Amino acid sequence: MDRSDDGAVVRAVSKDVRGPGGLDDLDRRILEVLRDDARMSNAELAAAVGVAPSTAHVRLRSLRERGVISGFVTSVDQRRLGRGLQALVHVGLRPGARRASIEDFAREIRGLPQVLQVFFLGGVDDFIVHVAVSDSSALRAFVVDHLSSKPTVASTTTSIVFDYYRNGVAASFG
Amino acid sequence: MDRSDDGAVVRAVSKDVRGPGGLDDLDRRILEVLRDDARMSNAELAAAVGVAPSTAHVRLRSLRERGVISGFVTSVDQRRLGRGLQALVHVGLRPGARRASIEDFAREIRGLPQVLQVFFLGGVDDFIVHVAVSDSSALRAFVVDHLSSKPTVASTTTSIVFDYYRNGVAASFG
DNA sequence: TATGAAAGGAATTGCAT
DNA sequence: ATGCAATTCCTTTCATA
Repeated sequence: MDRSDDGAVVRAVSKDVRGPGGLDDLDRRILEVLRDDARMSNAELAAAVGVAPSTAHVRLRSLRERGVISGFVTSVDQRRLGRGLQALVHVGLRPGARRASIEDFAREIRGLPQVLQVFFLGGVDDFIVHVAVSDSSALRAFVVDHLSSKPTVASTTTSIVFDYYRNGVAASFG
Repeated sequence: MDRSDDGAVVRAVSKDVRGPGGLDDLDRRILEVLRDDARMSNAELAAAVGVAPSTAHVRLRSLRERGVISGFVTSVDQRRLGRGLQALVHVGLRPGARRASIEDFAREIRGLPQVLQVFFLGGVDDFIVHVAVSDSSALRAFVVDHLSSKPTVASTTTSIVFDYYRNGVAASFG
């Protein structure tokens, strides 16, 4: 007798509407608030999204456990680190480059302190490196020492970043 | 009688050596620890860098007040937001574009929810937009609706991001 | 699933070295 | 600049609706 035909079975509440990734409206509001203030206290977060602190706490933990939130990172003014010059370096790889050597190369680039981000584009033969360095001679040294001189690299094109704007932070692909 | 001439005035300690931006070694260690774990508690931070919690607290506040740390942001897995496709769109502007219209255009692009980052390159006539969208048709719609159709835009080139790695987060230019 | 209460822990401030 | 101590606030868990 599991029939639910009594006419009072309308359990679909508006707040239960889940969008992509199984996120409901409260989840999305939490992400929005935390996006640019990751160190906000749980109490503040709860007040900002209009729920009890215990509720915000459970939701936030769930977002982390599900991997929706991949981490909390600190935004640093690169100028204050002595890196007042940013650039995007477009790297073209040799057509015949072997997969293993490309991966070794990529790993090496990723580990360099000047490197902020690496975008691997359109297959395996092309990427863009976002770097922050002290000045133009350090930029040249970076490109020469770590890119142009590698056998895997066919070409590089360097563009100076004159202005930069960030809306959100994407997780590294895993 | 405030003289401190008792011969024990050698206060210069090696830890006081400051590098670029007036940061000493402890500041740099704090930034390193916090870079990928912005929500770490002050007590944990202090233990991680080997000082008392009060010291870590004072240093962290100073880093924020001086603008070395520009903020704490949350890294979100874009797939879980229904944005499983990322791309870099290279935008060439019309040579005759007026400064004001370029700025209006840039402001409009920055406000779009698909946009993660915008790099303004090599002057004022060229930039790269990092976007996260649901699929290839959404990507096409983004490029057509917000870029190609604008009078300021001369050309666009779209590259799909197959892999992405982030080492650090730079502050938006102010 | 959301909430409120209770206990334990942490942040923040002032003060002393 | 660092360490310590006291107050206040927050986090965390659990029972409840």
